[in-house]
Parts: sequence; C-alpha cells; structure tokens
Amino acid sequence: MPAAPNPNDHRPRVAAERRERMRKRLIESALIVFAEKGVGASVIPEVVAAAEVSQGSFYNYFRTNEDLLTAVSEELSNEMLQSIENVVATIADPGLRVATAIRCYLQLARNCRLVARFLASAGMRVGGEHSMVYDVLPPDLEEGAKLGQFDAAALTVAVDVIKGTVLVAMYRMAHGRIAKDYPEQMVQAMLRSLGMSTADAIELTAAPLPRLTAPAESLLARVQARSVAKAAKADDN
Amino acid sequence: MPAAPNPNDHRPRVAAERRERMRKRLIESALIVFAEKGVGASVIPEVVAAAEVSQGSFYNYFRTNEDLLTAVSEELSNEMLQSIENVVATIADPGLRVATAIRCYLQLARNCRLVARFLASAGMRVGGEHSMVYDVLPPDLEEGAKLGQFDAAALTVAVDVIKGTVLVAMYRMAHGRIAKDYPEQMVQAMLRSLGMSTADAIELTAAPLPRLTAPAESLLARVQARSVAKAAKADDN
Amino acid sequence: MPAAPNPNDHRPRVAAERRERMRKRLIESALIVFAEKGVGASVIPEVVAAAEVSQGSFYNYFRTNEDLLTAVSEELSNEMLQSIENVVATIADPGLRVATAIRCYLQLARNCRLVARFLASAGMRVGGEHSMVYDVLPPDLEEGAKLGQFDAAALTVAVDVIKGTVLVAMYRMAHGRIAKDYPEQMVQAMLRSLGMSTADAIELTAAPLPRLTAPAESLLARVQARSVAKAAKADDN
Amino acid sequence: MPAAPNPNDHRPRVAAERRERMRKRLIESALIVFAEKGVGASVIPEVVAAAEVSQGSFYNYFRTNEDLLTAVSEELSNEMLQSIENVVATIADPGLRVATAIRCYLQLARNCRLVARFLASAGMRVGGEHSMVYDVLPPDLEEGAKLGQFDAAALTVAVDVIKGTVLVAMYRMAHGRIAKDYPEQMVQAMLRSLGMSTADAIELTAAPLPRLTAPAESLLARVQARSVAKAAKADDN
DNA sequence: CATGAATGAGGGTTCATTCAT
DNA sequence: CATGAATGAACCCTCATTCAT
Repeated sequence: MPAAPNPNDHRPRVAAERRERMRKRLIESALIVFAEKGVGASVIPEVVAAAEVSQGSFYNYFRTNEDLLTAVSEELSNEMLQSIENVVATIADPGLRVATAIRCYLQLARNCRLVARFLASAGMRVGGEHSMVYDVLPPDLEEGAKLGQFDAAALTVAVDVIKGTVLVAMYRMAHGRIAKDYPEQMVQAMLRSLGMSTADAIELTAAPLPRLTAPAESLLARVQARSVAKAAKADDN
Repeated sequence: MPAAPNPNDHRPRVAAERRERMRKRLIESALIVFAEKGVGASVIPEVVAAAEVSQGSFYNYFRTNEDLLTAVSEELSNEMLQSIENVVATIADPGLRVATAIRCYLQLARNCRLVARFLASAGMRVGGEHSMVYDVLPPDLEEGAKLGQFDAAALTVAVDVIKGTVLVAMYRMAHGRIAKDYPEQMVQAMLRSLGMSTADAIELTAAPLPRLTAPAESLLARVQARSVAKAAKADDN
Repeated sequence: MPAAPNPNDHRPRVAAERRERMRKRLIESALIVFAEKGVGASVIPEVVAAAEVSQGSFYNYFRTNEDLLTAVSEELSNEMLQSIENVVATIADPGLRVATAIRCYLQLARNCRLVARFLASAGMRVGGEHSMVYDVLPPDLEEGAKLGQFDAAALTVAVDVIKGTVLVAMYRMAHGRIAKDYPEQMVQAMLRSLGMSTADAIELTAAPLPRLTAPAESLLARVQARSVAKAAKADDN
Repeated sequence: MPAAPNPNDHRPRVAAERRERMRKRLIESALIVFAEKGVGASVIPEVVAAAEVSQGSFYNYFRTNEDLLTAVSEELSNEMLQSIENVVATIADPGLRVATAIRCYLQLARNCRLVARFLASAGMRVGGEHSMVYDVLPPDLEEGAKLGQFDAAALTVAVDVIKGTVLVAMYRMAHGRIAKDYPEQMVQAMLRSLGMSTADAIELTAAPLPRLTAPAESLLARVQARSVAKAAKADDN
C-alpha cells in the first residue's frame, strides 16, 4: 500500500527527481542510438546498454520503440525551439525572424552531427503535423506577407518547401561535407521561393549568427559531450 | 562440358524469360510492401507471400532486403524517367522542360498512391547521389541559367531544394489530401527558388499535362492494377 | 544507479545459482546430443528441446554451436581430470601414475558410452593443444624417463601416440564391443611405444582399478542418470 | 527409347567415358572441399561450383553428401594403396614391409597437405572397418610375429594403435609444422608398441624412401596440380 | 543426360516484452 | 521500482533435393 502523502516527507520528491533523471538518461542514449542506426532500427538493447539500465527498467519509462522515438523528438524539438527563440525573440521584422530562425535551426544541426543524423533519419516521421515548422512559422509568414515581404500566394505551400529543404540540408550535414555558406544559400533559396528577391534574401541572411547556447544539463549539451567523450575513447584504442 | 549452343534450341531463351518474369513479380510485390511498411522494414516474408513464391526462391534473385530495395528503386526510377522523357523530349525551352518534368514526376506519384508512399518513405535513401534529380536536372538548369531564366547563383543548392520539396510533396500525396493545383504550386515555388518571377513560374506551369502512359507490362501499370484488384477484393469482404 | 549492495539481500545469490543450474542443464543436454549426432552437427534445436528451454534462452548462455562445444569439453575434461587425480594423487611412481591415469580415463569412458561417443567424435577438435594429454602427461613422462622407465627419445612423439591410441579406444568403446582387458592391452601398447618392456607394462597395468566416483551433481553422474532414464522410457514404449 | 546396342556404334563407349571423367572431376573437387571445410560440412554447392557442373547434374552421379564422401575415400584409399604397393611389393621382410608401408602413407600425406587435411578430418569415419590398416596390415603383422619381430600378444590391439597414431600424424601434418623425421619417429613408436626394440625400429626406418609417384591422371596428381594452380592464382591478386 | 529454377525444411539469431525475485 | 533471466515470435539464410525444359 502506498504511504499516505506526508508533506514533510521528502521521499516522493527525490523519487520523482530520480525518475526524471533516468528518463533523461534514456532519451539521451536513445538520441545517439537512433542517430547511429536510424529511427527505424531496433534500439532498445543498445539504449539500455548505453544508459546502463536493465532491460526491465526500460519498460518503466517507455512502452515501445515508437514511444521512445516520440519522446526523443519532443525533447529535442523543445530544446531546439527554445534555443532559437532565445535568439529571435527580439527580432521584430518577420522576414528576418524567419530567416534567422531557420539559420539557427541549421546551425544547431551543424554543431552536432548526431542531431543532424537524427533529424535526417527521422525525416517526415516526427513533427509531421505539429512541429516547429508547422506551428511557429505560419504566423510570421503571414505577417511577412502583409508587409509585402512574402508573396501571399506562396504561403499555401511555404511550410512544405521549407520542411523539405531543411530536411535535405539535414541529410547533407549528416553525411558528407558542405560549403561554409551552405545554410545561408539554402535559406536564401527558401526566401526566394516565398517570393522574395535575391537581393533581399541575401540581406536577411547576411548578419552573423549569435552563438547558440544550450543549458548545461540539456539534451543537446549532454549528447555533444558524450559524442566528444566517445571520440576521445576511440582515439585511445 | 556444356552442349554446343544450338541456335534452334529455344530452351535458354524461355528460361531467361521465365527468370525475368519472376524477378519482375518479386520487384512488383516488393514495391507494394515497401510502400506499406516503409523502406526500412523487413519485407522479405511479406514479399514472398505476396508474390506467392517460396522463401528459398527469393534468394535465387536477391540476397538481402537492401538488394531488393535497390532493385525496386532502379526499376521504378527507370520507368518514371522514361515516362517523363516521352513527354518532355520535344520541349526545347529549358525552363519549361524542368517545370514540366517535375510536374510529370508529381503526377505519376499522384496517379498511384503506392508510388507516392514508396518514394516518400525512401526519402534520401535511394538515389541519394545518382538519381533523376541529380543527373538529369543540372544540364537543363545550367542552360536555363545561360538564358537568364534562372539565377546562376541559385544553382549550387537548386537540386537540394528541388529534391526536398519534391520529397515533401510525395509525403503529402501519400498521406492525406492535397489541393487540385498543389503540384503546380509546388513547382512554382521551386521555380521561384531558382530566381524566377512568380508570373513566369505560373506561365511555365499553366499548360495542361498530357496523359502519362506506361506500357502494359510495366511495373507502374502492374502495381496500379494490383492495388485496384486488392481494393476490389477488400470490398468483397 | 543500482541499489547499494545489501549483504542481507540474498537475491543476487539465488539468481546466480539459478543461472548456474540452467547452464549446467544446457551443457548436460548438449553432451548427450553431441554424443548422438557428432560434435560437428547442429545441435542447438535438439539441445533446447532436451533441456526443455526456449530457443531464446539458449542464447542467454551460449552464442554459437562452437561455444557450446567448448563449454561441454571443458566441463567434461575438468571432471574427468578431477576424478582421475583423486585416484592417482597418491601414486609416486611416474610409470604407474601414467599407466593408471590412462586406465582411469578409458574406464570413465567405458562406464558411460555417451562419454565415449562424445570423445570419439570430438577427436582432435577439442583439447587439440591444451588438454589432459598435452598438459598433465609430459611431466610424468619426463620423470619416468629420468628414472629409466621410458626411453627419452620416445618422448618427442609420446603424447601424439597416446592421444591417437586413446582416441581409437574411445571409438571402439563407443561403437561395438571390446574385450574385457582391452583398456589394459591398449595401455600396455602405449607403454611399449614409450620404450618399456612388455613385462613391465603388464605389471604396471595389473592392479585392479579403484571405483571411480563422480559427485552426485556432476555432469558425468547426471548424464549417466539421464541416459538410464531415457533407456527405461524407451523400454516402456 | 534407348537405341538397340550396336557393337559398331561408338556412342555408348564415349558416353561412358564422359561419365567417368565427370565423376572423377566431382570426386576431385569434393576431396578439396572436404579437406577445406571438413568431412561433416555441406559441400555440394561448393563442389558443383568447383567442378563447374550444374546442381542437377550432381545427382546423376551421387545421391547424398555421404555418398560422395564414401566415393572420395575409396578413390583416395585405392590410389594410396596402389602407390604404396608399388614400393613395398618387392620387400620380403614383414617388419620392413610394415614400416615402409606406413612411412609411405605418411609421406603421401606430407606431400599434399590437402590429403592430410582430408584424412585428419575424416578420422574414424572412413575406413572404419574395411580399409588399408584393417585389411592389409594383419597378414604382415602375423608373419612378423611368427618371425619373432613382433610380440604376438601385441597383435590384438596393433591395428588400433597404428590407426590412432597415424591419425594424429595426419592431424599434425594438416595443421602446423612437424620435424623432419617426425614420420620416422612415429613409425618407430608404432614398431615399439608392437614389441620391437628401439634399435630394430630405428633400423627398419633408416632407409631413404623412394619417390612416390602417382599416374598423371590420378586423383592425387590432379589435386596437387589444382592446389598449386590455386596458390599461384592467389599470388596474382 | 544437362541444366538451373523452385521448393521447403531446418538451423541461426535477434528482439520486444513479461515476470519472479 | 530495479533487475535480468525466460520466452516466443519473427526474421534471416542455406542447402539438399526435385523437376520441367
């Protein structure tokens, strides 16, 4: 029988914290394994090994592979959105907001190949309907259309074009090398597809991007740390 | 030692034909199953069931899942390319050629949801480097750039933008409904991303598309026939 | 993180014991099946059936057929060696030690035809380099040579001769009937090959052999019990 | 319907010859594959590939793996026996005959590692009852015993000792290196096990062995030629 | 007889999931 | 809640054998 909730008893709280930490650890390991093996692969054995948890414990946190993938996607999306929002929050101009946000998104993936790999592999499977691109972009796009920055007729397919172009960019960054200004070129192409002139598109992508920072205990930060640690370990051998 | 080749002996020929038919049958079944389960799934058991052959026979034709996927992709690419080429062969204007070719591609997928599903699922995994978009488009794009139709600076990322945009279109056509002029809108967006004006883009996508025909014994035709047959069968139950 | 190790918690211990029992059960079944089908045969399905476990469980203990064979061989070797050592431990004379040890070895196989079958089938494949004959005999042989019991020149091939002769003896005991004093005759031949006179050889093999006992829960004992049980069962039908 | 046998018609004869050649070719390939993969392995696919025959044709010559193994063993035994007989035919002394025959046997295996491998792998499985050692040795051994060369009491197990010792020698020659006089040492040990003195044993193994020749179209010769050809081919790469 | 595609049985292996401890 | 052994379904693949041509 569960103990009666006692407000002075700190056990429930620490238990909940432990649980949350474990969950984070599993998600972190899963991101790495999904990135390496593809989001369609069977990852549970590798994830539990990487997270150093027992098989049985895994099922106290996630019920299926799919569940895990969803959790990873949401966690990653939220963190990326937050990072981007930190940068674009003060930008008033809708065109510049859109351009900068996408550049940030590409930059985050470029900073961590594992993330690029994960997102490239995930493709349309995550964020199909409710995601960054489909939720946060439309308002800015409409505002930009009102200001004459974007062609109103372009908006009906705008998010699809952006989604697809970003996805290919993920793939390029995940495998093989890209030119230094590849992200800007891609963003300019997206802006042109929205009806913007090349000159304007170049202008909106000209400013240097601020450094994107993730909180120390964030998924992004931890994954990057682990991939660095792993590379160092591989060098030892 | 083998018997001397006898030109009157038709056995080798009929054997080769039989072999080719079996191969076609497996590829056809595989396209359907890949479309249903995704190109990353294990399809061999379902494919052999769909093709009504034994497991053992399968391995006389393909060694792995991957092998099979490659074969399906190539066969499908070739047929689609051929269909498109039949239409655009007589178009001299590079811009119109590009626009029409992409419209045809989208149309072929629209005509057969299984094809759309397969291509959406395949994503970047097939034809990553050597495919329609990376092989046949560049010459036309460059020619168009010389004529001033496209912005030369856009070409470096043009194929990526097209690839991604087409891929999202596949996804849309595979799942859910699309507007009647969705393909044209998408092509217009691609053309704009290449530096073309909205007005020109609309003009290049205005002509009605000729009916795309596939030979009766082609993969496209057979798959469509089978999916119709299957739907009818499902209606019976 | 795992719970702090609690010395009062007996769960780890019982778990380890259960695991060990399962392992023993599989090895025991494997010995029987290897003896019946030969050490080169595919035994996993039959072993899991004989041990009444699932296929999946098997792979929690052994990864391959070869793995299993190695485990069986080691277990059997260790037990036989232990049984023999119990008998010869107090024998000071090297010639008598060697003669008695080999007689014991042959006797153990004679006591259990399954063991003879297994060892005959295993032939050179197990213990090729590191086995009873190559590890424990040489010291005694050298000591015997120093005492003039064996011809020093014979030692270079002595272990090979013994290995081969014992192997054929295994085969004879595994299939068909042998004379009552066959083991002694074979040991005498081995001793002669080492340079000993027939009279001395007869003397060293004259003493009656003590009863060889194996612990109740040993592989040898259990296999014998099971083969008896199986024979009884077969008689019922 | 078969044509009536016409004594002037040479077709039956050439057909039989072709058949015999094909059979020889399969046996030759089988010897090689058995030597490489072990006599317990499934060899038919590799054998038909090596012999460049169709799968179906194989079954016109042999019905099972076991069949093939038996055929190879017999063919090889016959040829080896013939080679040895050519050498020992003129030796009157039974002890020298035995010693020389065994030395020849070992020498044949030493000349061709494939043969050693095959015989080592075959172990007791071929020639278990009716083979060289069990058929041709006993008369000589008994004659030697009558002349006082061998100890009559040793004869009951003599063939077993020889069989086993020769088998281990096969194994040693098949894998790893052996001393130059290893065969002679082994034969001396066998002779001692038969009751002969070391000095006599040395004398009987002292004479140089004549060159053992096999007819050009014999299995031994062809296998050796093929293994040389294969090594040369491997060197090319 | 030669051929080689078709077959199906059999063996090897992985993995998601459950459950007793 | 943590653990990790047990399970069985599913998949992968090879091979002996048959049979139409």
